Order: sequence, then structure tokens, then C-alpha cells
Amino acid sequence: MSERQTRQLVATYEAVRYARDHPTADDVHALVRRRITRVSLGTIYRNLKKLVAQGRVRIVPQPNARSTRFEAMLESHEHFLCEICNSIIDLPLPSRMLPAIAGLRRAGYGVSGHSVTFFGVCPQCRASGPGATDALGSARAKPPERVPLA
Amino acid sequence: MSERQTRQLVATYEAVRYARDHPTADDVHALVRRRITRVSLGTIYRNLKKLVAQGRVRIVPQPNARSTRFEAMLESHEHFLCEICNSIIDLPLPSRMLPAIAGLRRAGYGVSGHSVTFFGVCPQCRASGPGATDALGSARAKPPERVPLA
DNA sequence: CTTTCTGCAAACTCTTTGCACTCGT
DNA sequence: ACGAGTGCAAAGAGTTTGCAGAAAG
Repeated sequence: MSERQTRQLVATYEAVRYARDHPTADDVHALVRRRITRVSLGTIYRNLKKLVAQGRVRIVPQPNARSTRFEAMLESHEHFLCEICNSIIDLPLPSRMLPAIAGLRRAGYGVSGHSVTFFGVCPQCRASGPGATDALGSARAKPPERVPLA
Repeated sequence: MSERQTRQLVATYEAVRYARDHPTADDVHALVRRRITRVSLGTIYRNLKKLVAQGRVRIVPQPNARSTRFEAMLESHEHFLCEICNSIIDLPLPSRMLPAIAGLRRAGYGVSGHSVTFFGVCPQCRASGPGATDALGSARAKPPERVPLA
């Protein structure tokens, strides 16, 4: 019955895994197209939804975002959203939240997950000068990756 | 010059403060309409954006949400998103994140804010039976409020 | 073979915007 | 009076969906 292993589904998952920069559906579409020329955006959406339901892909929580961004579920981690270049940087997650989760459970909540996100300006954009390019040519520069956290 | 104190702007802010349940732009529109009948949704959006820019209102970070939800900025707190009734519950925030923020600053980040969100099933939906109403008549029941956290 | 999945395009939802008019200051 | 703000309606952006044909099991 359900859940077929189509080329499109496989390629969609691999695209999300491959693109470490939290791609949008459109980004994923572009990546999958390299392998399957005639794939449609609708199919990408359908497959992303399927992967999220399966728990193999996660939606990155962002406030005020035009488009949804995805990531393959690796280990737990936190995110840093740069308000200048709009990139999302992964941070390792020290399991700081365990006591809070225990407290919630004690209070009657069923906790299935959590997310921690920091907002601000990433080191790169910081270096490029505080009053550099803001309105004109800055949106979404090259996304840096994996910065260690004390 | 800038920033006039129009009836619409004031009413928009008051609506967000009044509605403790993290209203959408449409919810706010409905509330403001009670006082200003001919207010338009476009104006609500413009004013919400203004309030967010001023820092008087905050956008609630949610993964996979159709519409943006807002809240008046009171003290810092965390959120619990119920996956069944779709309500957002405020939790008090123990400043657990301070060491992490210090670490990020040390690593060159400019941190302007952060958010902590838990996902799962709220006590109310839990009580209504695990396999109760899921697909049919459940979306967005009455949002509970202010549950203490260990 | 049967059933799920796909491509395409149209439909939908939420949000933004241009324009002429209104209303704070 | 001047210019920021408003209502309205149309335009945009992102996502979903119906349908006929393709393809996985």
C-alpha cells in the first residue's frame, strides 16, 4: 500500500541532507532538478511534507519568514538567525532544556520536541561593518556554518 | 514628522495586548473592528509591522504556520505549541539561556534576542483522550493560559 | 494489475502595495 | 497646510490541489 520509494522522494530527501544551509522548498526544487529535470515544485512540496511527517526532515522555526526552510534531522541543535544576511547557522545543543521538559511533563504536558533560536548579527556580517550594506545588496550572503558555543 | 498616534495604531496595539492568545493579523482585525468599523486589514498589517519595528509587539516564532501570530512584549517567556488544538501557551522563562548568550558573544555573535519553544500536546487536549478528535472537529479549541514550569 | 505518485496549471491563503483621500500635528 | 496614515482593491509570494497519465510494487 502506502509509501513508495520514487526517484523524486529519494532525491528530495538527499537534497535536504546535502544542502546544509536550511533550504527553502524552492532551493530544494533547484537541487532536485539537477538530477530529475522535469520534477515539479508541487511534487517537492508533497514530498517535503511526507518527509516531515515521517520525521526525517524538520521545519526550521523562524519568526516572520516569507518561506519555510527545512533541514534533515541530524542530532539536536540550536539555531542562530542572522538578521542581516538572513542565514541560519547551526549551533551544537547542550541539553540545557532537560529540566524544563521534566517540569512540563510533571505539569501534564506531552512534550514531543523543542527548539531554541537566537537572533542577531552573525560574526561575518559584524565584520563587514555595522553600517555597511543594509538595504541594497545584502540579503542572503554566503551562509557560514558550525560555530562552537561555550 | 514621523509616527502619528492614529486611532487605528492605538487600537491595534491595544488589541494585541488585550488578546492574550497570540492573535493572527485577522484576529486583530476582528478585534479592532469592534471599535473602528471601517478599518481595513491592510492597515492592521501596516500597524502591526510598525509596532514590531518599535519593539512593542513581537512575532511568535512557529514552525509550519500558515499565518503569523503576534504578542505584546511583556516579560521574557517561553512558548508551548499544542499540536492538537493549535494553541500557544505562555510559560515563564527561567533565564537558562544566559550562559549560551555569553558564549555566543564571546564567539563574535551580536545577540539581540532568543526564543525557546516546546512542542507537544497540552494538558487539556491530553485529558480529552489520546485518540479523540484529531482530523475532524479539533483545530483551535479554547487556548489555555499561564501554566507554571518547574 | 492496482494504487500511489507525478506534472501541470489553476486555485487558495496570507501579506503587501499603489493610489486618491483623510486626518494628526 | 503638510505629510504621514488610511481604505480599497488589485497584485504578489508561497503553498496546495484536482486531474489525467506515469510508474512502483
